[in-house]
Amino acid sequence: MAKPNIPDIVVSRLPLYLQTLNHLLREGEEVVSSDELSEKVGIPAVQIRKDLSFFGGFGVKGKGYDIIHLIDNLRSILNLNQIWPMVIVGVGNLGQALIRYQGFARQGFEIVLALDINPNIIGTEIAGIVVQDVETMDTALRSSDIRIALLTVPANAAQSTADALVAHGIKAILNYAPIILKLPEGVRVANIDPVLKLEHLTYYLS
Amino acid sequence: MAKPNIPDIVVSRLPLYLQTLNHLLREGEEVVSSDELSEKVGIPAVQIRKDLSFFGGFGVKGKGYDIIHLIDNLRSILNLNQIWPMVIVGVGNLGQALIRYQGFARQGFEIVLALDINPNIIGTEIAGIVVQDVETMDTALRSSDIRIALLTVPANAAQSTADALVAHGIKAILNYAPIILKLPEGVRVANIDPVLKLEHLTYYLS
DNA sequence: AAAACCTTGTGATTTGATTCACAACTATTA
DNA sequence: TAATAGTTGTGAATCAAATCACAAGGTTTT
Repeated sequence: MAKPNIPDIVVSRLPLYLQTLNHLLREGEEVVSSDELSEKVGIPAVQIRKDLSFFGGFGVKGKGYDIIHLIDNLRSILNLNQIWPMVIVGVGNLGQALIRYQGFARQGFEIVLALDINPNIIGTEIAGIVVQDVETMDTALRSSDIRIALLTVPANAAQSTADALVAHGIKAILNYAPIILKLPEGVRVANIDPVLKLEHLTYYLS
Repeated sequence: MAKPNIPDIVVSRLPLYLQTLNHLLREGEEVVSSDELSEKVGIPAVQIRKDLSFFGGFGVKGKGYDIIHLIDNLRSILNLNQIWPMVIVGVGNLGQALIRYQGFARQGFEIVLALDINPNIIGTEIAGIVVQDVETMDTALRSSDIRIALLTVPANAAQSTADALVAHGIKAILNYAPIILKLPEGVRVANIDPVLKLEHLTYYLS
């Protein structure tokens, strides 16, 4: 549901805190102060405290935050106490690399369906996933609870593919195509376009 | 050099405008108003005009913006009137996919050097690039004018690899590792971590 | 047990970004 | 040519985010 009271920019920082807390936990730490976390995550301590205070008081004055407890809370806030099945559409170089990427499963995201339009790719198996014909999207998605899609098709197919995904119940799209998708309210899109990031960087390379 | 007067958030939107203008140009358009561009790019027209006005008056009142002229100006502002050679470190699944990705070259970014630590990968050729031993970074970078690096090594090697890259003159890093890099002033980092984006999205998937 | 110290959580303030409102100018129509 | 319509560029106003400053409460030391 909508939580209109929390600024989106605050939400966007929570995964960063979670990532860093997981690192600290793996290093054997049990408690962390906002100052230490600030140092690791590169965000001012007071901003971390204020961000967290939107969701409750997780810390102990004079001591800091219990790492396990804070991780639990952040995971709950971000709805990460479940496995999120995902569909990927477009099994080219990038799509194959993403299917093989271990980092998704490690954080509870699992690619369970891969679709492509290319007859040479349909039927091949990648990391245990057999690529299906994109024409079967209807039946494949109807019988599933997949709500997240990774979109790795060529730019000229991205909008129509996204429309089809949304028509079949997809609510969130991670868009790797270099194009701005126009989608209805209620569908969330996150864009991953390395070229845009590079062009931003080169501004500062005199 | 530093252009401390322009807000970074403004700079970050310029590549988006450029991308959309390129689409319009390919569709045969010659002139665009801030309203039309707004529609395509999903950013308010007045904000587009204000962003552009930081760099000059590129439009014609009553008419709009000459697309070719505006593209030229944006490319110049973003230092895109040159080929940017890049090094990639880490030639696993993702690294190979990025080496094969056509989108970089299309926008003037070219991977000219690929490094890895794995003896089974060193020496192999991918899309015309022969993978070199990461140990040779010193000589390979010294004799080049590469200032941008793509970092696609495992998380536990990311910080030390980034340090080495910076020591050899790299000024901008596109970081694909799920970790926050600590680097000296003057080195710019852009992070591409799909998991962080997914965790942001799931917040809104009740 | 008291004192000194540490750290959170938050109201108040400041800073920064976005939006408003409109003058200035160009193009088009009558 | 005059009137109308369209569009930019920008100072002023508004809105949102980040930072400051510190009270409150917990922890450690003596």
